[in-house]
Amino acid sequence: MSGSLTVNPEMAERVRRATDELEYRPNGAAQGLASGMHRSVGVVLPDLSNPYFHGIIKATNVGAARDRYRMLVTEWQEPGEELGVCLDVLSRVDGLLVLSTRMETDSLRDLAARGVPTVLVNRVELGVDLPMVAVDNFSPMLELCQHLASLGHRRVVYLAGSPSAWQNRERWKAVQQARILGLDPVMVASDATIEAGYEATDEALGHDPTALIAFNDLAALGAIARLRELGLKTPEDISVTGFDDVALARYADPALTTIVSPKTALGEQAWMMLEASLRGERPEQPPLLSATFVQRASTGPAKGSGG
Amino acid sequence: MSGSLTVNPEMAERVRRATDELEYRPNGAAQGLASGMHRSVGVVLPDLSNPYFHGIIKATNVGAARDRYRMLVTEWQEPGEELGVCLDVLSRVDGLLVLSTRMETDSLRDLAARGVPTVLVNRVELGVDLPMVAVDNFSPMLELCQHLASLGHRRVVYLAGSPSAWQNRERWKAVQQARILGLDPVMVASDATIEAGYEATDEALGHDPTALIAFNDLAALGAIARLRELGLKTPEDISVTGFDDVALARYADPALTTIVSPKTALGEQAWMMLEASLRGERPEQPPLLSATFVQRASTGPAKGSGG
DNA sequence: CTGTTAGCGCTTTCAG
DNA sequence: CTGAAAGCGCTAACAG
Repeated sequence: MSGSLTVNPEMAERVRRATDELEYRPNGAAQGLASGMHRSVGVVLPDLSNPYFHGIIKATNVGAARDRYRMLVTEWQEPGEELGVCLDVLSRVDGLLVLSTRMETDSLRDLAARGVPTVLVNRVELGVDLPMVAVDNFSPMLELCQHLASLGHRRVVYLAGSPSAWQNRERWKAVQQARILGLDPVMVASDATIEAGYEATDEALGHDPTALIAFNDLAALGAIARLRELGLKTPEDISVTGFDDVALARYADPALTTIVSPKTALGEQAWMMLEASLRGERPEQPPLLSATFVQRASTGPAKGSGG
Repeated sequence: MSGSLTVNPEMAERVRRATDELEYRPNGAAQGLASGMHRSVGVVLPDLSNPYFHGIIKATNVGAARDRYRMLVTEWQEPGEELGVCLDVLSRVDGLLVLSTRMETDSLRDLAARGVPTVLVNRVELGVDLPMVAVDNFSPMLELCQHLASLGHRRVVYLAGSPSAWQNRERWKAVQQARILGLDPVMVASDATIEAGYEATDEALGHDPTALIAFNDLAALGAIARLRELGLKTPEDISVTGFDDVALARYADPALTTIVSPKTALGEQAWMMLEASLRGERPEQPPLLSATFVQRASTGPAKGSGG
């Protein structure tokens, strides 16, 4: 027996030695089946290669390890596959962390209805009865816009992320709100990758902006690369901003003006909530985590505004 | 019943309808236990946040999905924990992909002895009876050194990766070999991250080099950032090279001279071998995959050599 | 405090 | 071709 205190110590020792000698390892699948506890949780996400996720799940993993849970991450590939992946993974784990910001709402409802411990990360979905933890995208983006406005920017283009992503909607809402600060924003389709930022830049320039507000750091980096190719200097000719503050942001040239997303706090918070659900408690819904604006070198006075 | 052809089609249809209505989902753990097949494989790696892994496991994942296998990835945290993680994961999967370039050889032997389908990625370990797939680090690194030598470089410093990593040993061997080309290399401890490259740069400069050969792209990017801070221009004042060709390398300023590692081919190859092991075949050992040197903008003539 | 027994949810095998 | 029965490797809930 492993763990119980209601047992003869001598016997326990004898057993321990035997298992050691035979290199016995309990079979996880069988343990899980018999006890209904797998002592592991699953993480489901759309893209393993997005560095933004790394900080989050790393923090989650240390939390899980502390509580002796294993963390298994899976990436889904085809749109529509999400729910299937979740359900499938669910029979091997006790709970789920869903980082999939563009999973269908109905699928989320389905998960909620199943009553399996699940927490939603970085997605706020009213009408879905699931604990969620997310960072505030709106306020810091507005702050960023304010910064741009104070530098004299007016015509700006927003390089959008995935239209179905909650975060994208939040950020774009903030940018639009910034009309009140004098900004005149246009949205150009792009995505959360370097390549997408690079490729969307030409269309963005068609709107003759003085600043590019990229969905995230990666897109911003791609845009800066394209601008450089076109002979435009950042920030002298055009300012560029990011979002997330990935590791590279501060080391890029120019260092990115961006928003520092509390990835570690997010991952820890996510674990705490999941762990509570695992214990059968209903975790209380925390407020949005706040992210902070940081000015670095990729933004400057708007060109032609007498800055 | 699901699959068999020896069954009344009408009956099958009736069953299908019933399962659909009840939203029946077979329990993976139970299936695995009963049949000994989990239809899933595990990936074990030391650091989820290293972008180099992403391309590899992405390719592996599409292979796995094609063959209707699920891929579960786990990161281990504490050194020494590797084997335990592998063994634990093993009771939920049918095979393992080990990307852990610094796992102890004994642990590898243990895995091999268990006879579980396992393939080693990017690590060549003679004396361990496990199929492995890796890319050739030596030849392209030598080619890179040749490039540097032809530019007039002589005093170079190698910003090392983890000493226990196979890849680090291979790359350093090549750099040392390049003495024959006239290079005079010194090794400075660093690591495979931006931060480590940044931090090792000051010590590297103590050796008065004309070029920095970084263990990988990330370290190179970090070094370039530090050099810029110190007022040194790349490549005018000092050349810097990377390794891997991560997405960012070509978009950085200056674009990185580096080595393009065939990440997709590696991931695909790894899957093919694992799949063969899963079928009970012994996959034949493929040769090292080759990586190609690519010159971009971060290298130039050695300063002071009359280039 | 021990030893035994009945399942967890499925697959497989073996008689009908 | 179908139905019933026997486990996969473990844990839990019992009687001894």
